[in-house]
Amino acid sequence: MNMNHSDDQRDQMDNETSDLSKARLRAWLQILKVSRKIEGELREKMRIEFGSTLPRFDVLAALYRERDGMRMSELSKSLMVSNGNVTGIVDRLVSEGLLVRVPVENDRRASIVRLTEAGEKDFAERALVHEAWVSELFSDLSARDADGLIRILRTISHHNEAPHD
Amino acid sequence: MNMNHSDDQRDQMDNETSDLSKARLRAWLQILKVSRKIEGELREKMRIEFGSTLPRFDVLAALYRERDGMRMSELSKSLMVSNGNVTGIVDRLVSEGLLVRVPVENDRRASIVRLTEAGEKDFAERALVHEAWVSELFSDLSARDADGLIRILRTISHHNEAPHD
DNA sequence: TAGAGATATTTCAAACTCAAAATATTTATG
DNA sequence: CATAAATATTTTGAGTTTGAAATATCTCTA
Repeated sequence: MNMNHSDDQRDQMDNETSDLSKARLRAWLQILKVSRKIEGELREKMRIEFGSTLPRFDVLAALYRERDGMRMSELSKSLMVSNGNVTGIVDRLVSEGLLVRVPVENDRRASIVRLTEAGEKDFAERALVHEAWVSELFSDLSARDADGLIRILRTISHHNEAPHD
Repeated sequence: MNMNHSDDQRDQMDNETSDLSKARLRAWLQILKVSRKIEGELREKMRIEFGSTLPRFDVLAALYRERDGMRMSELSKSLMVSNGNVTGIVDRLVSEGLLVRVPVENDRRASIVRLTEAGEKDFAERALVHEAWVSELFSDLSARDADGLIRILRTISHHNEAPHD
């Protein structure tokens, strides 16, 4: 049996399961905890202040960034939720008059979803309030820590990038 | 035009608020992105490998840490989900034979939920696999960054601790 | 001790979510 | 051109989630 350097593969693996992997698990549980807590706070504020929901806000936000509209598939990919999920939320937003579905030239399967004027106006106002809520909920987060947080989280999300495309 | 922003006191507050609050918003969106991505991966693995779901796993995990069982209200508080939500998940886990509801002495309103032997056994096995999945998904996260992440996230969750109690 | 208020849990309706199946349409292949 | 495969979306059924209302029980106080 061929054992080499002090940090050899076998020991490293064992340490990893007992130490590093536990640290990573703790990190994940902490991410989950914060994200649930913040989501809960924002959901409540959305409901009380806007009479709306987080998923609807997310859809509006995505479409506000893409003013020419997006296909349903682009929308669901960008929000990382299923296609069928987006269908229902868009349906409700359309019936509220905030979105429209526009047929796509040369492809009758697809449709583009876009903000209406009312949707644009509504979202523009709400986005500012939303940003203020988040800033308040994160008020103990310094600029330095915000950057550190983003950097670390990016290393995680890059590793889990969809392998295709 | 010769403007020096850092010397402009009137603008400083506005700039600071706007920059810092945007950084915090970006941090929040990144948390959301990672947590959705990881949750999606774990959900799929749970479904395929265990034929189960994330919420069920979360309930089992909470009860595995409290071997004497928890009240429904403690459970929902610990998982940060509504009471009614836990009822449904516990119902299913009871019907799968992994949990039991035990009446509470001197309080017929309440009941204690506990793992059955089967539930304990099942979870113990699955927890190891789950930890390995997380460690793999977080494999770009060094011990140092894991600690940094946890520290930063704790400052956020402490600020948003429930004010009551 | 009667009954008002508090507490623990469940039930309920609506919304969200997923994965898989169904539908409609387009593209590619023979 | 016919039609098989691919693509875009919706529908479906089951599960999760919420917030509010309902139910059951307990506690406190007059």
